[in-house]
Amino acid sequence: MQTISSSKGLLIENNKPVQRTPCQIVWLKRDLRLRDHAPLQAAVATGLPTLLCFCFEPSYMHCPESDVRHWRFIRQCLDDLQQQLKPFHIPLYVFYGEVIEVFEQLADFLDIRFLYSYQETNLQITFERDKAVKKFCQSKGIVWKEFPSNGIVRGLKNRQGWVEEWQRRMEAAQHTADLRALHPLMLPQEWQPLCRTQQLPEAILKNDKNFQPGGETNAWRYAESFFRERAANYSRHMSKPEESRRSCSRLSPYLAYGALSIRQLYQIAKKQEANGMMPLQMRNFQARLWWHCHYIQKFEMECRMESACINRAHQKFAKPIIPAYLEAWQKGTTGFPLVDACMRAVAATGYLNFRMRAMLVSVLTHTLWQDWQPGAVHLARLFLDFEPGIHYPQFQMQSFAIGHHFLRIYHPVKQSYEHDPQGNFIRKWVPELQHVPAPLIHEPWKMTAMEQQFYKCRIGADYPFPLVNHQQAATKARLWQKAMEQDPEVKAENERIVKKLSNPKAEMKHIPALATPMRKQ
DNA sequence: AGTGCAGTTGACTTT
DNA sequence: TAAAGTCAACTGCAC
Repeated sequence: MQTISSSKGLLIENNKPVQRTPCQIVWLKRDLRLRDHAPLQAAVATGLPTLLCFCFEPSYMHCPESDVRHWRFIRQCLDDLQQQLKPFHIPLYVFYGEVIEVFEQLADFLDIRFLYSYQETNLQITFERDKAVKKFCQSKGIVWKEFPSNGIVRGLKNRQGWVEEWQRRMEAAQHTADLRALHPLMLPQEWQPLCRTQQLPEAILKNDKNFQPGGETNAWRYAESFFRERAANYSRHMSKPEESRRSCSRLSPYLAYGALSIRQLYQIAKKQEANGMMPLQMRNFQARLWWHCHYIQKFEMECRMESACINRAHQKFAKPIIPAYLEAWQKGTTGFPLVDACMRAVAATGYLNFRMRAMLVSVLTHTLWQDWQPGAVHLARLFLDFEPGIHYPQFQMQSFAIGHHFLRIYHPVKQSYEHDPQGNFIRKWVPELQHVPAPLIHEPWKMTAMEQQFYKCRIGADYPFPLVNHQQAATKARLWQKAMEQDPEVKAENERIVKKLSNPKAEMKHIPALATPMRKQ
C-alpha cells in the first residue's frame, strides 16, 4: 500500500512501478574502468537517468576456458569501481544471471530507451548472447549503441586501411565522462534481490594473494611503477621467465578486462618516448600495444579459429592424442625442467612471459606432437590475462595451424640455458630439483648416479625422464611442415588467409611505433 | 715470431 | 620473440 520514492523519483507502489521513468543502461562487459570510457561519456551526454550494471552470466562462467581466477579478478574490478563511484553517489549494480533475463526483468519496471556498451571481441558464447541482446532490444524498442573497443574495427573484409585507423584512434582524445553530471538511476531496496550476487560461488568473493589484484586503481599502480621505473629493463628482461615478472608491464590482465584502454597506455608511452624517458623501451612497448590489437583484429575477422584450424585444409593433418602426454604437460611433469617450471608457475600465479608461453605451446604441439585444441583451453584457464583475441591466433600460429609462418620449434633445453642460466626460476617452481646446481639443472637426466644421490633427486623416481627426445621430435615436425606446405589445399587456404588478414606492408611503414624493430637486448 | 689448426663467435641464410 | 646450417673472422695454443 505504501508508495516508495527512490532518490531519483522512481515511483513504486506494492513493488510495482506507478510511473515508468525513461532511462538508459550502461552495460559494462570487458571495459571495467571509468576513464577513457565511451559508453559512460555518451550516457552523461544524453542526461537521462542511467543504470550502470554488470552481469555475472552463469552460462559464460561455465565455459571451458573460464576459471575462478578470471571471475575473482572481475569481481575485484567491480569492487574498485563501486568504491570510486561512491563519492558521486552512483550505484553500480552487479547481477548474477543471464543478461537477457536480467534485462527482461528490468524492462518490466523501467522504460529503457538506450543501452550503451562496448563491442566485444570474445568467445562464441558471448557473440551468441549479444545476438540475443540485439533481438531483445529490437523487440522492446531499445536503441543499443555499441562503441568500438581499442583499435578493433568490426565488419572489415580485409586489412586495407586498418593500420591507419589504429593510428588515428590511438592519437584521438580520450573519452572523458564528467561523473558529477551523470544522472544515476537508483533501484529501490526492494529490487535488490534481483541482483542475486549472494549466490555467486564463494571462491569468487575471496581474494587470493597469488594473483594480481583486479581493479582500475590497481591497474594504475602497475602502470605508474612500470612507466616510472620497471620499464628500464623491459627489452633486456622480457624473454627471461624470472626477470620478466618485474620488468614487463604486467598490465595484460587489466587490458583483458578493460581496466585500462590501449589508448591510455599508448599516449603515455609516446609522451615518455618524446621526453627521452627510456625511449627505446617506450618504443618497444608501443609496438607491443600494436601487436595486441593486430591479433585481436585477426580473431574479430576469423573467429572460427576458436574451435577449428584457421587453415581449413589442416583438418586432415590432425594429430593423435596421447592422454598421458597431455596430462604430463598440464601437470608440469614432462621431464623438461624449464617447461615444467613454466607450467607450474602459470598455474599458481596466472602469469608467464610471452616467450615461455610460446615454448609451452611448442612443446605440446611439436615436441609432444599433440593437437592444439585441448592445450589452448587449458592455458586459457590458467592465464589470468586470458584474451581470446590474442590467445587463439597466437596458439594457432605457434602450433603451425595457420601454416604460412615458418615453424617455430623452441628447444626446451636451449631456452633453459639461455633464459634461466642459473636455474633460479626452475628451482623455485620444481622443488624436486631444488638441490641441483646449474648447469646440471637444465638436463638433470644427464646426472650420474652419484650426482643424483648427492643432489637428492633420482631421475625416474623423484623427477621424470623427458617424455620424448626433443631432437627427434623436432626433426619429425619439420618434415611434417614440409609435407603440409606442399599440399595444394593448404596453399590455397594460406593465400586466402594472407589476403584477408595481413596488413599491407606499405601501411605498416607509417606507424612510428613499428619503425624500430624489437631488440633482444 | 710466425704458422697451422682446432675450436669459437657472430652474421647471415635456409627451412 | 626459432633453430640449424654455413662461412668467415677470430682466438688460443702447440710447435
